[in-house]
Amino acid sequence: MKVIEIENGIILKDIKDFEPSHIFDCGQCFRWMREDDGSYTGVCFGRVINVKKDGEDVIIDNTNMDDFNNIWYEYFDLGRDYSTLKKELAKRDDNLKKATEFGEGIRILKQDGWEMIISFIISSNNRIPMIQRAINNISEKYGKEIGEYRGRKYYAFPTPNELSAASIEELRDCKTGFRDKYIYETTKMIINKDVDIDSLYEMDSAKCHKELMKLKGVGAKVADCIALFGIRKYDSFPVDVWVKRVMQEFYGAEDMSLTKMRNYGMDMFGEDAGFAQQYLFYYVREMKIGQS
DNA sequence: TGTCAGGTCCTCA
DNA sequence: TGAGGACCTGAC
Repeated sequence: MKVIEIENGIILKDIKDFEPSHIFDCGQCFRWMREDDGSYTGVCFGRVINVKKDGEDVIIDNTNMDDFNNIWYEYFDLGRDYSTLKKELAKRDDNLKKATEFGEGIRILKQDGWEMIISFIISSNNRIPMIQRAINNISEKYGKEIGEYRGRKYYAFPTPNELSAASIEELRDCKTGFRDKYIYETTKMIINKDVDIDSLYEMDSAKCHKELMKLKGVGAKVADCIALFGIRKYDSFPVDVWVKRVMQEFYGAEDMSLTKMRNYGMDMFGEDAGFAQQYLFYYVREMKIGQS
C-alpha cells in the first residue's frame, strides 16, 4: 500500500481488504452515512472525513497526511494483515470460509472507548436507524461543532464532561428512550473514575469485561461490543440475536442462554473470536439467514 | 392495534 | 444462578 497526499485528502493506493460498505455496515459503528455517490462520510475523533473506494484505491477526503499518520492509520487498523487473518479463519470451517469471502473487506475499526460505551448502551433493544439518530442528537446538543462538509454541519461526540451537563430528561429528549438514566449514571461513573477507561486497555479481556459490566445499562453483550470495538479486545464474542441465529444455524448449537452461547463462541474461536463474530454477523444479517 | 428490534434491569424463586 | 416481565420509540 502506498499513501499519496492530494488536495484536502489522501489516496491509499492498491489497498487490500478494504471495502467501505463492509466496514461501515457491519454493525460496529453508528456515525458513518452513505452518500449518494456510494462514498461514506463519518465523524470520529473530532473530525469529518469521507471515504470512497476507487478501483483498487481508497480516497480519504477532507484530511491530510498528518492526520492519516496520527489517527486514520490506527483507526482503520491498517497495520493488520487481514488476508492472512481471513485465510486462517477460512481454514476452520466452511461457514467461516463463506463469511470471510462475503465480507472480504471488513476491518475492525479502532474506535474511541468512551464513545463506544454510550453508543452501545443506546443500542440495547433498539434499531440501527434509531441508534444513529440518538447519537446524532446527543452530539449535536452536547458535542463541539466541527464544521461543514458538503453543505452539512457536523458535531463531535461529547466528552464525558460535556455530556454530564445533560439531565435525564434532556437525554430522553435526544430520543434515547428508557436508556436515558443509564447514560446519565454511566457518565457520572466515568467522571468519578468508578470505571477508569484508560486502565481497561491494560487489563485482560475477562477483567475488562467485568469492569465494563459495572456500568449502568451495560450487560454482557454491550460490554463485549465496547471491548471489541473500543478497547481492542479481539477475543471478545458479542452474542446478540443474530449471532445466536448463526450459532444455531451453522454450528448446531442448541437453544442455550446467551451466556452459554458466549462461552461456546469464545471456546470455538479463541483469540480471533471478535473477527469471526464480525464476519459471521455481517454474513447472516445481510443474507437474513435464520430469520423466520 | 399489536408486534418487534443488535438487551438490561429488577424481582422472585 | 436463572427465568420472566417491563421498558422508549417508531416502523410495519
